[in-house]
Amino acid sequence: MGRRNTMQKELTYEAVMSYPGHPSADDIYRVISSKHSTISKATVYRNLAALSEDGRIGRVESFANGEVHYDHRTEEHCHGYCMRCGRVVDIAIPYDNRLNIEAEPMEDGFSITSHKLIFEGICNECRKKEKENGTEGIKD
Amino acid sequence: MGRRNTMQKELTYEAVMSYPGHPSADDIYRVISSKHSTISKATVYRNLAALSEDGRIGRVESFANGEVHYDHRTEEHCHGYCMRCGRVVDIAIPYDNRLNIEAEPMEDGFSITSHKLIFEGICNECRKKEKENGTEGIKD
DNA sequence: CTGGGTGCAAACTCTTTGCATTCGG
DNA sequence: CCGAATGCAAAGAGTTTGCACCCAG
Repeated sequence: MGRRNTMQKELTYEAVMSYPGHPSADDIYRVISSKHSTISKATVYRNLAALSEDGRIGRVESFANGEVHYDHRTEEHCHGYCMRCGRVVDIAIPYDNRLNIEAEPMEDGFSITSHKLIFEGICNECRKKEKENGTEGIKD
Repeated sequence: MGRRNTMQKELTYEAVMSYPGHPSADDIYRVISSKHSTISKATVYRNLAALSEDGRIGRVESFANGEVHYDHRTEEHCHGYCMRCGRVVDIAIPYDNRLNIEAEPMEDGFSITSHKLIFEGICNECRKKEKENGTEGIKD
């Protein structure tokens, strides 16, 4: 009934833990397949799902493109999404867990179990690029 | 250069305005095509994008499945996402726009332009269903 | 042994795009 | 008129699934 430990799962885990930032499933797939070319993308997806269900890695979703990202940090924290390049960064904001409004149903009967605070903006790298290109102001 | 007013765009607008709740693009497509069977799904997508860009309708995204929902309300407000059925509901929470932390770059250089506060939970209808089925507690 | 895991390809969902045609301003 | 908008179908991106085979416990 339990989970098995396979080499593929360990490779997936190690890839997430050593990846700087917040890799997508495809990022992880590329890292692993560069050394272990026979691994299947489906296996990576399945293992990422299993590992995050088991709490061994973090799962970060709900960005503009619907992509799911993974995280070597498993504790709750806020993320920022770069509107230019799609990069996901950690945001060190103390507000998040102050919103202690879970549990009681709202006026319309909606029962909140969790919340996410997501920031959107421009990451450092993209801001640098914009300065270099002299396109500081309005742009898209 | 400007936008044109077509019948399809008005149909799309009317469908969003008269739809109770937060329809997906496909919800809107189904409503319109039931009376106007020749409309194309691509046209609905294009018009929903144009209408929300023009601020005539609201756009609500960042939910678990990556689906985009539309909204007849255009002012900023919080949404709740039902983990059971995917329904999106309005959440009347005063916290959201109190988070006045835009504009200044963070310690790592990330420059925040906006944020979203998203709630997850169980909607009223799904809670009722669970009670009827006697499956109150742990489940999934 | 046995059923959870794997690899492959095909399927799926939501959305976008190319292109010829239509039509609003 | 002329370019924005349409309809259609095909392509995309990201993810999931069916199935036969494999291997960890």
